[in-house]
Amino acid sequence: MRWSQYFIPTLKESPAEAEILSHKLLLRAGLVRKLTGGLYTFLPLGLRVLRKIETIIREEMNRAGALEVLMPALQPPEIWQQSGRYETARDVLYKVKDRANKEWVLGPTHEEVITTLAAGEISSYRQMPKNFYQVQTKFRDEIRPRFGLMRAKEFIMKDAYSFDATDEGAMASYRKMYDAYARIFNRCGLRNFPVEADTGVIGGTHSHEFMVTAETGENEVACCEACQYAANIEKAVSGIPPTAAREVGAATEKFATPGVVTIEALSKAPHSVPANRQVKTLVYIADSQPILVLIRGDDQLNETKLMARTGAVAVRPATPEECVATLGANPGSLGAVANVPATVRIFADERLRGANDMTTGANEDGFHLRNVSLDRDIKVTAWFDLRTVRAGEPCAKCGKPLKLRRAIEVGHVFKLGTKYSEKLNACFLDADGKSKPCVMGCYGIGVTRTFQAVIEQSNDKDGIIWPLAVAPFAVCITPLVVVKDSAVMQLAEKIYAELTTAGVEVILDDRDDRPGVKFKDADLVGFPLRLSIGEKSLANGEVELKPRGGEIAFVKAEEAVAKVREFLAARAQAT
RNA sequence: CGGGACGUAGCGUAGCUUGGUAGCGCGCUUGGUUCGGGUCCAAGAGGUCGUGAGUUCAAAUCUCACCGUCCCGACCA
Repeated sequence: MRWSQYFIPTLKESPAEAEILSHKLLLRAGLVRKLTGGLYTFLPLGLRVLRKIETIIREEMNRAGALEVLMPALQPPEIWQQSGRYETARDVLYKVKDRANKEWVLGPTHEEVITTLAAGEISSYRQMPKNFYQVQTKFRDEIRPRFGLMRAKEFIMKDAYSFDATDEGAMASYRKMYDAYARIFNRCGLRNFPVEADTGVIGGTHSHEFMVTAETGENEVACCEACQYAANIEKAVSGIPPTAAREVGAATEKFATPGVVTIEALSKAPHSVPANRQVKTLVYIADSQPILVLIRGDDQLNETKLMARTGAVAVRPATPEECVATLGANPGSLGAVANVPATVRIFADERLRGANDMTTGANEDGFHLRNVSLDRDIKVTAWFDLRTVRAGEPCAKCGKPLKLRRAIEVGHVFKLGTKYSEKLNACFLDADGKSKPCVMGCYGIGVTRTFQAVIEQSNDKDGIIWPLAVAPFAVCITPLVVVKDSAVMQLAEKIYAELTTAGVEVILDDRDDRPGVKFKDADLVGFPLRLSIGEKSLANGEVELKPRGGEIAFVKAEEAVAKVREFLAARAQAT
């Protein structure tokens, strides 16, 4: 490709809309342009990168035995009603109407479609296992599109769905995808790692997310440095000890705490009750029912865990009015010891199990209770792990301290079980002639997000540093004189032709611009190797090879093509 | 949806407090100049100052509403 014939609108300055580095570079390097919030056009150079990532994904999916299909993006709402997600996922569903005023939805994902397909086509255990995948544009009515391609209204996703006759089969399918994902992200040049994950509204029993380490990531992950334990903060647990038991005190005792409405205030004089001897009582509305959540005073509730453990589809903190209606007191004086209506369930964090000599609100504004013993004084409906892990806590597996890191989620694998196959009737006959629902798994990769994650992880002050496997062009030839028939240009053309013939993806910067401009652009765009040809070095019969981010090497002009191929082969080998 | 910031040429911005001719840099066009890390000189083109109402003799500037963008929270690949 000749640069002058191509379209690479680089920008000297970053558009004000871009906040994070990868977003700025995406725009500056001429890879994408924004149409409007959360909607982007891929320019020719960006599309080349996108195709490379897709190719890697396809190769690895095919290698893992998955079969490519292409499903409609436009879907009938009926199958969403059947799965129950017309309600539970309604916030992200784009809905459109046709001329007859019939409603359709734009697919945010395809469990309903693929399960409908399986219901019609898979009738015997002999047809399984099967894994279908596609690379397709998804639509999600995001509350807040953000960070360029990271969170968009429309994005490209690779989604795969496995169907198995047995649970063991489903686990094997899951494992295959897990392994394929690790290969895919490694080939893309990403520093990535899998973490245990919550299953969210998709549902299911077993789940891992593939994370890319990045300060700007939207996810927080707890990792053990010593063993392999890593989990999304929404799911992470630690081996922190339970609350120390003390001498069982007398009966609970009410005491006045006028104006004291926070854990911290109560921990100070004159009351001086340390936060770890307080019980924090939270009123939540779980699927429109009030519930109580008990957490130790120095811990933070993890709402994702609350949803997962209680099975609630939506939870939110109650308003002060709702607190008064439920317990007769305002936040700051709430407790679960007395005046809790029988219909209100009480969920307590494991760390409070057996705790005594605790202090909590008295359900009377301006009063607290001391000498509270959880077993004796509170009717706990169920004990769950509900707290949020903090950095430095001991790993539950090996006891070494946990670290908290930020990361970008680029892939997610789920073992779904039979949730969708039951609802959408995807059943088969097993060897005994019994009808059973297929055991499913689903596996997503955010392709466009992966694209940006590579940039986020691979750059320097001058621009992007593309890993060879996803670079838009492997080599940029930069002649410093573009006068036709000049020795420099003749050599550039010759090397360009030879590399092209050899199947190397090469771009020839034939623009009549000053060297500085061309160097800056090549660095910004981030081609893995630059081959510069100038009059000075050519006087010695040499040209320059400069790996992006590396040192210049001078090589004989006649050896240039061989050296380039050597470099690329070594680079390809290394990844 | 709640909280915050902002909207002036393709991009980055000044001007707004204190109302009166819309300015600069980059990019773009033309001519010249230069030619190993975003040359220099000259001449140009390009603006409903987000939209709509209002106040005023007069609004980019003051008021209100709406739209949009970005940041913080809930959603997720």
